[in-house]
Order: sequence, then C-alpha cells, then structure tokens
Amino acid sequence: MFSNTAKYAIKACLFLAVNSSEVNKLVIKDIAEPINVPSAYIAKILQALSKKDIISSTRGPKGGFYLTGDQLQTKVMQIIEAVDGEERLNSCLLSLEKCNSDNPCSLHHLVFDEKNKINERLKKTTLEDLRQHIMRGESILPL
Amino acid sequence: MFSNTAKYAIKACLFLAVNSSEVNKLVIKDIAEPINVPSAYIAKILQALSKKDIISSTRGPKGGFYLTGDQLQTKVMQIIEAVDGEERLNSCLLSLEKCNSDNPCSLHHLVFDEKNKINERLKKTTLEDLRQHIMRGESILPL
DNA sequence: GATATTTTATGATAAAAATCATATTTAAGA
DNA sequence: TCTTAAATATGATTTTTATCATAAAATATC
Ligand code: FES
Ligand code: FES
Repeated sequence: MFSNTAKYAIKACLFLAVNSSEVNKLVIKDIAEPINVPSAYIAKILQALSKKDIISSTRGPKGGFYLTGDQLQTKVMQIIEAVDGEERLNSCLLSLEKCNSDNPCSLHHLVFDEKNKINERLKKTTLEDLRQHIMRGESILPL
Repeated sequence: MFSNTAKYAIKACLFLAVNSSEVNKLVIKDIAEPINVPSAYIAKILQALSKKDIISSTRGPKGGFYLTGDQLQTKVMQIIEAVDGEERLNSCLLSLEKCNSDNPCSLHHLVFDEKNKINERLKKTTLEDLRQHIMRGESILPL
C-alpha cells in the first residue's frame, strides 16, 4: 500500500512527535536505531522531510531533528505525499491512471467507498492525534 | 495498492472472461493489444497463470488462451495471490510485517476495518461476477 | 579562530520490479 | 511427415526503489 520510504518517513515523524521537542533534538542515530531503519537511509528521508518543512533540523553540535508545535499538526497524508508523490493513493486499481467514478473500472465498486474513507482519515489525522493515541497506550510504534 | 503485474493479470483474466471460451481461444496478441499491455510481458504473466491453472491454454495452431466454466469462478484475490504472493495485502502499514490487531500500529485503527472489507470482497468476487457487471454496462474494462 | 559535531548535498551501489527477446516444444493441418 | 502457428522456458535488459558512502557546509563551544 505504501512504499517503504513512506512507512519509514511516518515512523520517523511519529518517533519525533513522541520523543523530541525544540529543546530536545534527536540525532540521526537516535532515530534510526529505535525505529529499526538503516541510518544512511533514514538520513536521506529526514533531509527530504526537512526541506519540505515537515520536520525541523539544526546542524552542528547540539543540533539534530525535532518537531515544532505547528509541525505536530502535520497530516499523515502530507508525509506520504512528501516522499511518494500524490498519485499513488488515487490510482485506479486496474489502469495506471486516476480512479474515475464516472467511468468506473471493474473493481471500482468493490473498493471505492472504503478507499475514500481511508484517504479522508489520512488527510485528517495529525501527528499530534497519533501521539496521543500512543500515549494512551491504544497503539504502538512498531520496529 | 496492487503491482502492475497484478493489475495486468486481472485485466487479462477479465478480458478472457468476456471474450474467450473453450471454442474461442485467444492468442497473445489479441489479448495484449486491447488491454494495452506489452505483449512479451503479458505473455509471461499468462504463462504463470496457466501454470497455476487460473487460465487454460493449448499450444500449436488453433491454440491460445481461454477460461473454462470452472475458471470463471476464480476469485479476484486468487489472481492477485498467484502473481504477487500472499503477503502484500496483509502487511502492516508501518512495519514490513503482518498486520496485527492485538498489537496495533499507530495507523491500524485508521484503516483496518476498511482494508478488511475490501479484502473480503476480493476474496468473494469471481470473474463471472465481474463479467456480468461489465455486460450490464455497470463498469468498464480500462485500457 | 580552531575543533568537533552535526545536517546537507551528492552520488554510487544493490535489489527488485518491469519489460524485452528468443530458442524450444507442442499440436494442427496439408 | 512436413510446415506452420501457437504456447513455454529461459534469460537479458531497463527502470525504479532501496540502500550505502562521503565530502562539504554550518554551528556551538573552547
Ligand atoms: S476506476 Fe478503477 S478503482 Fe476507480
Ligand atoms: S498493525 Fe499496522 S496496520 Fe495493522
């Protein structure tokens, strides 16, 4: 459903949401290890997220990655789009093109409503929402 | 969501469901062109489907691919699994492992019910179902 | 200002997925 | 039985995705 890159990006953001702050920055190694992603790889992903202002970073000693209050309001969908591009989640199940309700493919009716519901949730749910969910012990951050 | 290979496989099976029969076999070129898939590629996919008995084939002159009555009862999910393997649709959204409701990841609650509903439908819906849907003009076979 | 520590920019390599190519086998029909 | 039309087996190539590596730039602290 998502690319590895997208999964890793979400895990990293979530880890930052739970464990970092403006005064508690995290260095690459301290992110890569707990979320179990090769550190050179997550480094590249973090760079991209930082460039798109989804996460914050400062370099040099005492530097690292963190989220601002604003960035806790980032929607999950924005993270996915930042690394995977927009198309992936809207593509039709049978063609490589956009899904189209006016000219539905043969599988369209089997999935459209549910896919839509999922997409709506991904567009609405913020990192802060997920953070609270985790804090309440209702879900985990898998390795 | 699906690999190109899976999309192509479903399109090809559907095309056979609508246009072929034991007495009206179709040759690779007559499948590849209308569904708009490179013929060397679809050939390879058809070979795999044939080996798994999801479609039928005979070689030599007057040969080609077709579906038997039994094969019209193939479930969409079986086609996907035949070419992509079983894991893809059950993998957790955040880890690369199996989705697990006892230890739900942070995105689990956003998608589980819907993903399940979709999977159930893919497991239940047959090529014959889809064929009728197309015949009734309720959906199309995209190129 | 020199040094150490961090991100950033860039690109190389590896693995997987998609695509292309072709020689071999099978079966029909002349 | 020969020729021809088809699938089948096999493998090569290309493209995309995932992963690894490193030199350059920035900043805190001494
Ligand atoms: S048109 Fe194919 S999934 Fe909507
Ligand atoms: S545990 Fe991650 S999607 Fe179910």
